[in-house]
Amino acid sequence: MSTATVSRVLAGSDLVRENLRLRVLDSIEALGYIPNQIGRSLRRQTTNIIGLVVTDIQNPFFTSILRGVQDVFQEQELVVLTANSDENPKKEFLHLQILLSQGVRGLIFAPARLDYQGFEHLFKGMSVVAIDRTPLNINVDSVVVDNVAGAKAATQHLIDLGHRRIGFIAGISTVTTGQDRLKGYLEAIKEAGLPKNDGLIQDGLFLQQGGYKAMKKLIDLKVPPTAVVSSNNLMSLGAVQAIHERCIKIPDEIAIVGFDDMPWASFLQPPLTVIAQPTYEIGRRAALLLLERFENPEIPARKLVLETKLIIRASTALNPCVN
Amino acid sequence: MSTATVSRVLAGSDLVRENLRLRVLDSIEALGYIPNQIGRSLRRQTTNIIGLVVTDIQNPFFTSILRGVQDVFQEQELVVLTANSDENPKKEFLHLQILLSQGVRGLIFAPARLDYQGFEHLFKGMSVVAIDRTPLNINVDSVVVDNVAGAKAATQHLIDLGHRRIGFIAGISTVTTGQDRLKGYLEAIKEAGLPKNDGLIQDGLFLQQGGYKAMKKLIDLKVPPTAVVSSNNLMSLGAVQAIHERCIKIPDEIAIVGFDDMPWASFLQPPLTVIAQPTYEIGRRAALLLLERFENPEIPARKLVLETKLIIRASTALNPCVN
DNA sequence: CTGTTAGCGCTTTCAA
DNA sequence: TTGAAAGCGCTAACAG
Repeated sequence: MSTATVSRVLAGSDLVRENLRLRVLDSIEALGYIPNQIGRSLRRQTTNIIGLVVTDIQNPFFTSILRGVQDVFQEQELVVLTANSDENPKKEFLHLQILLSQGVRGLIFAPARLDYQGFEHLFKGMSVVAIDRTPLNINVDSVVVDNVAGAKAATQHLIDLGHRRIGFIAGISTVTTGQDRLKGYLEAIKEAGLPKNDGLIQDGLFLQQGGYKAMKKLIDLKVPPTAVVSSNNLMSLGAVQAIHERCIKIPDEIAIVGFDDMPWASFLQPPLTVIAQPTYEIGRRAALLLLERFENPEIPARKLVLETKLIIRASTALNPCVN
Repeated sequence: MSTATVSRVLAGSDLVRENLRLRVLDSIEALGYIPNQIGRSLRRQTTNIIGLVVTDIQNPFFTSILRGVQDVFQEQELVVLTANSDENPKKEFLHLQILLSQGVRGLIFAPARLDYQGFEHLFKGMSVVAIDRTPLNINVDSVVVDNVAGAKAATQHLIDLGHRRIGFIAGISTVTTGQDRLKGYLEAIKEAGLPKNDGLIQDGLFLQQGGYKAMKKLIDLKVPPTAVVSSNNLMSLGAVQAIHERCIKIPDEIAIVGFDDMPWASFLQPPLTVIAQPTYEIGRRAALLLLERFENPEIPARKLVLETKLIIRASTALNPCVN
């Protein structure tokens, strides 16, 4: 039999007579033949690989997104090639180039930079979905959450509990999540008629160590805040660490709301009140958007904005186990 | 100029005259040319992709390993294609096939099954390193930790603190980690002259929900244990969850030691005593082993056994913040 | 229905 | 020192 016939059988073509088809299948079985995707890709001028670039694969936020992405693509026999940019625009560019040279079918990425002017040609002809952050000056689909509303809700929750001095641990100011969450905080402060106080805003760079240092600075203020909003999960952990080190009581002496839930947020000391993001759903929707774009490359770029949710736990309320 | 010349320039061949070389480089720059890895791979009959199959990409144990793997390969311009087996041998087989058909240069995987008899031909001619667990009946390199010693040390620690009724939350009995950790527990029990009590051993399947259920069963025993060893990190979280729900005090009413550390283990309620595994190092060493095998495919299979470390925190000691 | 053939982009002889 | 040409494994167009 010819290679063409084998190819047809594997493609499920109905142009092959049944008994030959079976003979082909038998041989495949007997020889343990696995089709070479490289030859196929070269011929078809496309692969079954989806590129995914995240800024921190160790952050459960992104692993949960990854899971959502994989669950969708697995059914489509597409595999996911993951790369880490570590929030470094240069590293991101390198990884994008590598993935593109692998001939990825499509690309999902969490932008490590704000502005992609001059990068248009890099993405030329490629199906791309941005997640978590909105990239400027490239025309791609995106899936994000309403970060302004989320941070505002976090801050408002503390205001509702009677707090008047509320600290904020900011993320990276050069990406939209960092900017929008700060904006949400400021809006809530302003609407409540509280004065803006720059000393109450400390940078944490979206890192645990950053959150730790920022929290220390807040604690060491002449008049420390009675409550804090931390604008991502790793910084929340760092903040809690700093608070524990000083043996300060949460929420009695200081209350804290984190941005982004974690599977173990309930087991932290104390269980953490958070703004939860629909992480799995972000990944799933991004993957679906990509699949739609494969079908119809010409549709205009879409932007999906998902909602966040305030989950109140003991870090801003009484612990039910305490009597 | 010919494609051959371009290829030579990119390969750094010194057979190209300097001024032509510069002209090639200029054109590459001007056209934004990125070499097509697919054509290259087809010609070279190998890729620059490393396959990595883990059993749970959401478990920080594996993301830390992944980071170790990536850090090594990044310098070698090798990319990592990650797949999830979800502890499912069938899914594992599928993913191995997919990765192999992508023409991966080498393979690192955490075995989802115990015995790989009959799989020899699948790995034929492929450089493979097993991590975390030791696969039976295939001759591949592996990097594991001393699970028996680790579980024994965990149990011994509790015995040293005076505990006589020590529960054990077991993992999956069909992989070596599950078996060895149980073995270590039993050895410690035996050496201390404590009776073996099957009711004190509950299965948790390496899942958070499993740890939760197992812990509930232990709590509900007529005579509950005064201490528990949980044989992986997710089950530890589940166990802590179950304990909290009953408002039982750790470590006063029940002490707990987990297997495998987590970046946030110190911030849990209470901070968790654990047997830490050198996760990053497991990934790094596995990657290095693979690189060595690329260089020298004929060397006999090596098995690296790394050490675990007991980290004592408040779940088996007094909390320093309590007076 | 099935086989023959061209060519995807690259690297590596071989020839000049 | 450079170019021409073959061929990696596959699929799709074409021929039979």
